[in-house]
Amino acid sequence: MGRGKIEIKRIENSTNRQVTFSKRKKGILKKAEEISILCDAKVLLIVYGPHGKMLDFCSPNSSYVFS
Amino acid sequence: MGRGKIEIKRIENSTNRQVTFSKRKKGILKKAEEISILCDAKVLLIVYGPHGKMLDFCSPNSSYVFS
DNA sequence: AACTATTTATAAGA
DNA sequence: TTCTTATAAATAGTT
Repeated sequence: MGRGKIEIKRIENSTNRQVTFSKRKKGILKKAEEISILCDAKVLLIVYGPHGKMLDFCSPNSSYVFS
Repeated sequence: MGRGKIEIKRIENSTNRQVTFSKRKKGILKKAEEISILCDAKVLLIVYGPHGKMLDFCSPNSSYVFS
C-alpha cells in the first residue's frame, strides 16, 4: 500500500529499512490487538528489531496459554 | 477494510467471528512474514483461537533470540 | 514527522 | 463456504 508497489525482499538502505520497520511494526501491532478483541483470540506478538522492545503485544489473560 | 466500517469490539455472532478470525489471521501472518523479510527483523507470532494452531509464524534463525 | 496517492486487506455479498 | 467486489485501512514515496 503506498505510492508504489514494493517487492518483499530485504530493504538495503538502512534508513528506509528503519522507517519501514517503525511503520509496519505499528501496523501489525494494531492488527494483533484488533483480532484479539474482534475474535476473542489469544495473541502473542514479538517483533525484535535493533531498537525494538522484545514483547510487543499480548492479549489480556493470555498467561495461562503462553506460560 | 471492506464493504462497511466495523467497530473494534467482540463479534457476538460466532459464525461471523470465526470467519473474521480466519481472514484476519491470514492477514496478520502475511504481515509478520513481510516485516521479517523487508526489515530483517525477528518475529514471533502466536494467534491462538479455538481452531488455530499454536505457533503461527517465526522468522528464520530466531531461536537464539526467543529461546 | 506529516501528507497523500496508491496498494492491500477485508466486510459484505453472491 | 469459497469466490467476488466495494470500501476501509495501511503504507511507499514525498514534502
